[in-house]
Amino acid sequence: MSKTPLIILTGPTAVGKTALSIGLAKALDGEIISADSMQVYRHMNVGTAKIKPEEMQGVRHHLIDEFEPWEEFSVAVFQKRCRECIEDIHRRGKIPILTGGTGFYIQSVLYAVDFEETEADTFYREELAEFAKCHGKEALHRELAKVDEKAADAIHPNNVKRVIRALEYYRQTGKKISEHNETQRQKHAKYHFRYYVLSLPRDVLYERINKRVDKMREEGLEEEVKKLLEMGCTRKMVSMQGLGYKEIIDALEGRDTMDHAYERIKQETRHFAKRQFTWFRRERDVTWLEKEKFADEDALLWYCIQDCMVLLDTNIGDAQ
RNA sequence: GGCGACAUAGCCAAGUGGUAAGGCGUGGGUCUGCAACACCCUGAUCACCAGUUCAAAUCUGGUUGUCGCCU
Repeated sequence: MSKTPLIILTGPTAVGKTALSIGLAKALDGEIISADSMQVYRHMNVGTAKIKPEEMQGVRHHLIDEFEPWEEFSVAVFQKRCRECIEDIHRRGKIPILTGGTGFYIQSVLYAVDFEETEADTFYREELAEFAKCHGKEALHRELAKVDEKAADAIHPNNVKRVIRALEYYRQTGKKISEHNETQRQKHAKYHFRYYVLSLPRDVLYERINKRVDKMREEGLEEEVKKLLEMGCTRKMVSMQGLGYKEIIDALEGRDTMDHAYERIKQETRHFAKRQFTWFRRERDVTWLEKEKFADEDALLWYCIQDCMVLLDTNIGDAQ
């Protein structure tokens, strides 16, 4: 039996994933699934640099505009929905193309990370957060060391969020998260895939980021954020913690000047891009596509199409 | 031309006699249910020269540079 084919197209923010994804989808008769933690939300368009309907050129997109900014969303939800999309697209004889910059989401789908069927225990999380506030981060970390020494070794005491999750995991399953992670790491991809990471030299990318943020300002990021606030969004929401949103909210509510807010957005987006590089560098099975090595966008697209054809042919071969 | 002030890492900046805080940036890294999140690591010998002193970024003299004021 042949595995389901899956094309993954990712890379740091502002590198040009969207443009390439459309070209690829048209050439391969594919459909795009967004692997982006912010573009899933409706009403968040300019700050997430979301593709506009007219830019889709008829290519069907999934997992964009699926949730309201105040709804709960997480990797686990993403994984479930994404799998459904992949199966559905495959069943209809089309090629699923997973595009987006959230490396964690891609990993969860590609390697079928097991999130178990337990619900997130918000109450317990808050309880632990409270404990950390009263007794200190170190104390909370010591609690983790008592039940899972390996996890405690791996997680820095200051990283309260991760310490809490490790404790939550132990409480819900009675198992150590360090062991769980270890087994999950051994997993192999269940898809017949190609994992492209698009890249550009750092200075070129940073320049593109700065320009893109300027463009967001022109396109009315402030208006968009105002509307979101009118709809009842607050800084506390995960969606409002997205790059560009929290900074503008700060400015609108008088904690920062608008000019400075935009400077922060640029700075933080550059930091984000750097973290994305770090993430993809350690992912196995990736194919780097260094844009600067291609004559132009068309050459890059042509190369990708050819390479994907090879992959898809092999898949047919497997089936025979 | 005269007077005055200042010269510490890419930037901002503590430190005024005992062998260089901190912040930002930069670079690297962690990440398996909030991931555009959260978190970790990362650098100088203090403009230059000479002197005082057991010991100087810190005191003295000179050189260079920057800034301000004056004519």
